[in-house]
Amino acid sequence: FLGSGRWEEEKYEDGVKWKFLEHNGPYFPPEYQPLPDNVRFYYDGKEVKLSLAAEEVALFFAQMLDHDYTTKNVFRENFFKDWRKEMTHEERSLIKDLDKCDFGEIHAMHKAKVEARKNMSKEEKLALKEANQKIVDEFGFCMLDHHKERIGNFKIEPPGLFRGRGEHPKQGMLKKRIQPEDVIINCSKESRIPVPPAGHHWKEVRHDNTVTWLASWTENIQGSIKYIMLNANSKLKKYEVARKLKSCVDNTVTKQVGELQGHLFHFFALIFVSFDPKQLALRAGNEKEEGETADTVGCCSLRVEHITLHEQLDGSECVVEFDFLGKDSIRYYNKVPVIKKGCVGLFPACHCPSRSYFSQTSMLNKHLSSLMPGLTAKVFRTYNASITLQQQLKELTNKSDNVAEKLLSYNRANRAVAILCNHQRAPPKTFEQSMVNLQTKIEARKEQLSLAKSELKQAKKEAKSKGSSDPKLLVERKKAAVKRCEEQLLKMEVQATDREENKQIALGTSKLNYLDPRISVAWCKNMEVPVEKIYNKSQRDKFAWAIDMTEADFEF
DNA sequence: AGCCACACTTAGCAGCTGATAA
DNA sequence: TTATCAGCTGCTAAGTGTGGCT
Repeated sequence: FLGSGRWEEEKYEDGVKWKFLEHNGPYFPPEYQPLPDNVRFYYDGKEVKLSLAAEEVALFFAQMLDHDYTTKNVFRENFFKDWRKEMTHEERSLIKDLDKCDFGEIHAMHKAKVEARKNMSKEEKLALKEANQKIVDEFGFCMLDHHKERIGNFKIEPPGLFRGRGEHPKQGMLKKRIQPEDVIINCSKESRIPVPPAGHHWKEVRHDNTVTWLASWTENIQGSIKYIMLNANSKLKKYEVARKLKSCVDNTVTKQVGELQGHLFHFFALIFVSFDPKQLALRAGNEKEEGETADTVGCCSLRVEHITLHEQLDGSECVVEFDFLGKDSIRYYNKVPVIKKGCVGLFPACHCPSRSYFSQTSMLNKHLSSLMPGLTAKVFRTYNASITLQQQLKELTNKSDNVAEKLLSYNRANRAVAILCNHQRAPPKTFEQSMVNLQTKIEARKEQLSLAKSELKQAKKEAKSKGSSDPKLLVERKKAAVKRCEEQLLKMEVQATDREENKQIALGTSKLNYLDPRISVAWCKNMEVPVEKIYNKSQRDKFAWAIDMTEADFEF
C-alpha cells in the first residue's frame, strides 16, 4: 500500500475538490474598545472628544506613528481623506489639517500597552495562550472529506490602514471592518452550517465543491476577493511539470525562437532562449491597472526604460542590463549576456519605445502550453530554481566535509537560487550588532582554544616526565577539550560566513515554493545529513510526500 | 481579442517564542 | 533565572493563470 498511489493528487473527477466540507466559519476580530477618558486627542492644541468611529481610525494612525509609512505624503493624504469620511459633521468641519492633529497621548497609550504585554506575568501569559488556543481549537480546523484539516487563515482580517508596498497609490486608505453580512460561506449542503455571530447573518451560504475556499469577502481597497483557505500544500505535479521541461529545453523551446519572432514579442525569445539556469528567472509580468497599484513589472510588462542593451560589456558581447521594480517593489538589477548568438538580431527591437512590442502573458502562456502540456511562464522559475539547486549542491558539497560545512554548502546552493529568483529582504535591524556579538564569541573561543592547547602541551610534558597512568588520562582529557574547542570554533566561523552572505537574501521563499524537495531529501540521504537540519517541523509536514518517497539516487 | 471575475500561489515583514548564553 | 536573539509563524499584499463573456 506504500505504492505509487499514496501521494496521488486530484482525487476526484473534473474540477471537484471535495465531497464533504464542514467548518465553523471564520473568526471575527474583537469589537473596538473606546479609549479611556484620560487618553485624549487634540486638534490645534485643543482637546477634542472624537466619535467612536473617528476615534477608532485615529487609533489606527496613532499606532503607526513610529512607522515610516506615516511620514509619506501619499499615506498621510489617503489616511486623512478616509478618516474624514468616518467623522461626524462637526468633526469634519473642525478637523481640516492633519498637521494640526496631536495623537501623542493615543500613541503613548499604545506603546504602554505593548510594553505591558511584554511585561505580563507568567500566569497572564499562560492564560492568554490558553485563550488563543481555544480560538484555534474552535475555528482553526475543518473536516475535509474524512480528514480533520488545519485552516491556513481562519481569522477575518482586522480593520486598519492599508499597507501597500513600494510607492502604492492607495497606501494609508482605511481598510474597513468586515461584518458577517459581507462574508460568503462555502461548505457541504449536508454539513453543520456555521453559525454567524449573534444578531448577524451571512451574506450567502453556498455549496460549491469545485473550489477550495471555506469563506470569502470582498475587500474595500482594491475590490479584490479575500479567502479563508487551507494551507497550500506543495504539489508533486508542479515539480514534475518543471522537471519535464528539462528534456524539452533544447529540442522544443529553443527551436521555437523563429516562431516566437513571428507572433510574440521578440523579447520572450530572448529571455526564454537564453535561459541558461545561471541567468534569468523573471516573473511573467501580467498587466496591471494604472493608478491602482505600485508600478512594478515582469517579463511581459517590461518597458524600454527598464532595459539597456550593451553590445560589449565586462568582456561579453551583447549584454542586456535589467533595472526595474518587480513584485513587492523589490528592485531587480542584473546584467545578462546572451548565450545564443541567433538572438543578437532581436535586440534592436528592445529600443523601440512602443509597448506593443511586449506581448501579454496570456499570449505567452497559450504558446508555451502548446509546446508542452502544463507549461506556463512561471514553470521556468521552478525549473531554473530546482536545476540550479541540484547543480550547486553537486558542485559545492564534499562527502568528507563535516555536517556544519555541508550545511553551509546547502545554504550556499539555496542562496544561489534565491539570488536567481531575486528573493531579497531588508537587512535585519539587529544585523550589525549580532555580527559583532558573534565575532566577539569567536575571539573568546580562539583564546580558549590556545589556552586549551597550551594546557595539552603541559599535560603531555608532565605525562612524559612522570609516566604514570593518571597524567595520561589527563592528556586524553586535554586532547578532547582541544578538539571540542576546535569544532565549536569552526561551527561559529561557518555560521558567521553564512550569516554575512545571507544579509540581504531570503532563503525561505525559494525553499518553500520553488525547490523540488526531492532534490534536498536525496542530498540529505547521500550526505548523511539528517533531514531535520534543513527542514523544520512545518516544512517536514509540507514535504512529507518527498521525504517519504525519495531515494538517494533521485535526479531532477 | 480584450475584458474581467475569480481562484489559487508566491512574497516580505512584524511580532512572537523558545533555545541559548550569561 | 533572566536577557537576548534567531528562527518561525501568522498575516496579508501582490503576484499568476483560467475561463467565461462580449
